[in-house]
Amino acid sequence: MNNKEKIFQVSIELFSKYGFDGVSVRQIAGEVGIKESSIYNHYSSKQEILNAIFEYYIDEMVSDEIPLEQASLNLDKGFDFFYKAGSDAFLSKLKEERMMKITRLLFIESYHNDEVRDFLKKSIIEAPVEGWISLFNLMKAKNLIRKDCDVRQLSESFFYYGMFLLYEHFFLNYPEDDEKFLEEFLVKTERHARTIFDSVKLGDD
Amino acid sequence: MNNKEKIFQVSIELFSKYGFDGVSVRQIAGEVGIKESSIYNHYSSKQEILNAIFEYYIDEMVSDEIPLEQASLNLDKGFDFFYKAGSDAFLSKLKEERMMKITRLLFIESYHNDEVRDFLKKSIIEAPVEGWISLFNLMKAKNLIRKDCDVRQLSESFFYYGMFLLYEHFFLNYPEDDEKFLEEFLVKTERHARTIFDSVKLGDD
DNA sequence: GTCTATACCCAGATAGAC
DNA sequence: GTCTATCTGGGTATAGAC
Repeated sequence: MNNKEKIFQVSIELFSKYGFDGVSVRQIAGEVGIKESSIYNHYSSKQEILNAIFEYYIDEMVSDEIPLEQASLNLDKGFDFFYKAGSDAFLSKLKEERMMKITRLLFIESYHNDEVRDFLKKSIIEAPVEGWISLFNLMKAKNLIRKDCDVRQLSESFFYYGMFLLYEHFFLNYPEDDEKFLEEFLVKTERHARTIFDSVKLGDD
Repeated sequence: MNNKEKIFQVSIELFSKYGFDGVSVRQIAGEVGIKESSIYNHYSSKQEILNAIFEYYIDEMVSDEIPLEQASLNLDKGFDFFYKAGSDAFLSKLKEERMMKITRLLFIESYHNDEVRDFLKKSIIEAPVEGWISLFNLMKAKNLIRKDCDVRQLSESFFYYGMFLLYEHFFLNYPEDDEKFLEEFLVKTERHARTIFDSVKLGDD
């Protein structure tokens, strides 16, 4: 690993622990094992390091799209199968240690970084909600749920629960038991999905 | 308003906008109209100002308890009445402008202030969840909901939705339309409550 | 209680030798 | 590409006159 990569890696480590403002360039240089002036041969400023980290994160995450056709097929195999497939796709990316750390950073830095906040709002919140809206509409068409229910409310009711678990973990409990969190996350969101689904489902009751 | 009160008020204003680290003692002094050295006649350090703000907030908030007996009576008058009464109690304190600002501060500072984080976890999250657990147990006893449902999961499924709305507003959208947010918060959480309730209720269907 | 003046520290960043 | 040395500016906080 060359020094540029080391700087990148160490910065993820430190920023996710102490926040951007809580880490100095000297500290990063110290961990890497070079002098702080040498940092500037690789990145033009401290801010540039942060930008590079989030660019990396966004690149990794957006490659992780939800194909609606596939979801529709999964849905035909039953709710359990459908839900498991969907959450596995999302969690596979997240569970890499590096991605966990940047996710923490995303949460704690979003309030004073406009770009980061926009990414969080659009790609992590709005886009998935829209995806769920499509799916609930699909479920209406397949006569799996009641025709009269509000799909947007349903999507939010469903999705925001998991989002709060993420916030709670990354912001309030981090880094206690990342592994355990991911396991519990899966169990809890599945139970929650069932609760929501039960309130609108048609058929056997 | 004397200068100590001015310092207190101005600090709430600035900290909630820019975060604790984003505000200097010079800036506070400038807004108050005194020199920074004069601050130290009233507060021994910048940190002390923050502590005073959160002490004030906690005092105001804990006076706002949920009496289970009253909730039980409200429940007998129907779910709508019951829910409205409960959410009104919570929102009445929150909707004061000053409390809104400190709530924002609570959210953004909780990740690097142990005391604040503990308060958020215990008083804002855990205590209400326990309260809802008691209530759902009560609803079981009154035969309003199914005996076999998991009350903790139900409480979290119910409560975390609202918590995420709060996070979203205070952390990501603040301070856009505080008034509008509170209105929408009421509507959305009520619809959500109905969704959750529908999944477990007994009786007319 | 507020002021001027200043101490002291640490931050991000740059210049130029090697 | 890394170093030493240094600049510049901002931060919190204190001493002591008024």
